[in-house]
Amino acid sequence: MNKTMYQKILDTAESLFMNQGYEATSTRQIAEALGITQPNLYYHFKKKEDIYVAVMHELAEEVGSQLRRIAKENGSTLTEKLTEMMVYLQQRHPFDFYMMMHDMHYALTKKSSEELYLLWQHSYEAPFVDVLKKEDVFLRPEVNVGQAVKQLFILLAAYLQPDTYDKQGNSFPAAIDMFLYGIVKK
Amino acid sequence: MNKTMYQKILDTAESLFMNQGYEATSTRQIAEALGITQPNLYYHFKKKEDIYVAVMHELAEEVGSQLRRIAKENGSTLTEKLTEMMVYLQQRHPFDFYMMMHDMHYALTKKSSEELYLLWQHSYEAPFVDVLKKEDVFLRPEVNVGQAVKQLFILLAAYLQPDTYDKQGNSFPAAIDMFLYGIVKK
DNA sequence: GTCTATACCCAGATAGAC
DNA sequence: GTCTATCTGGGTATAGAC
Repeated sequence: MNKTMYQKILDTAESLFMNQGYEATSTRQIAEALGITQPNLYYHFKKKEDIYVAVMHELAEEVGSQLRRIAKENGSTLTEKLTEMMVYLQQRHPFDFYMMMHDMHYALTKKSSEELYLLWQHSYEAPFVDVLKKEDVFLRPEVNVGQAVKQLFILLAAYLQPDTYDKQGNSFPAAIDMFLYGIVKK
Repeated sequence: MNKTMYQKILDTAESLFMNQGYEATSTRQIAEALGITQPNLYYHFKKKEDIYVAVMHELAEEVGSQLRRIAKENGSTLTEKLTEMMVYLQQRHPFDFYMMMHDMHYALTKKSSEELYLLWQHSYEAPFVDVLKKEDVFLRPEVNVGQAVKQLFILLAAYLQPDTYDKQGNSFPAAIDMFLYGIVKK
């Protein structure tokens, strides 16, 4: 039951990275939160970036399995299912999506960036693709499924964002309703 | 016709800030691009942040007036008008929206952040509000205008983003079509 | 394994000569 | 106004003792 130092580092780093982003979180800060010295981290990880990548792997595994579970549920409407997925993400993983994208593009090496992008597609995006591709969902003929999913995820990401936009009146169901049925009268 | 050094700094800084973001652009880099020394910048501006704020003001003025001009045009459909506005932004101001949000939230003082947010609302967001509020646009009764505009701007921002998402098949008109008419069959 | 000490780099900003 | 020289402080990472 005793956690290894390796695991403790991951847990602490996850919390800091998710709240502050990669660049804004220093190795000194991670060490201090753990009550160890900063060079000690370098016994367990070769580079700061390796900590980040490991954190993202652990997180993606958990989030991916939960989203897939919700996606497979029966008996709920499309709106309900999508709402449930968004609520889960907001509670378990209220990351700042803009920040994450920024980190992935500007703070990491190309290698890590590409690796994490694939991971993200599989764990975060794919479950939403599955939901929209269900046999009982009938799309307008003009609509391309792939692009629709991208569009949904864009919205999702923005609504997960802490406070870029003021949130008064911004509820998930209303956003999903607009996404599914549009905004103008037919 | 000779530009003042103050103006030259703004022009150079605009280009660097827009391409690299606030944090990734150093005062040394700005100075080098201008062929002057780094401390020289501090004769014209008190702080690095002041340069950024001045750049954003100048940019917002130009972008705002152009967007408003397009918004007022007659004789084009809603889809056409929105597309035109997005195309303008993409060409004149292909900023990385995620980066900009990141900078505003994590790299600037609260004062500057709030100032720029108001500026952004007025210059970038308001013209889109105007378009959706036109008398010949009929919204579904469930739809809240303010939230619809937020949603549109979220999409716009994402599609302006250089390459967070792979862009194959992602055209502005298709995105706007989904936004206006939704994705599922009625 | 964890520590102390430190190397190294790059940033923003200031002092003061010219 | 623009320069040289420099201060101060933050970051990642390494060497080597314990």
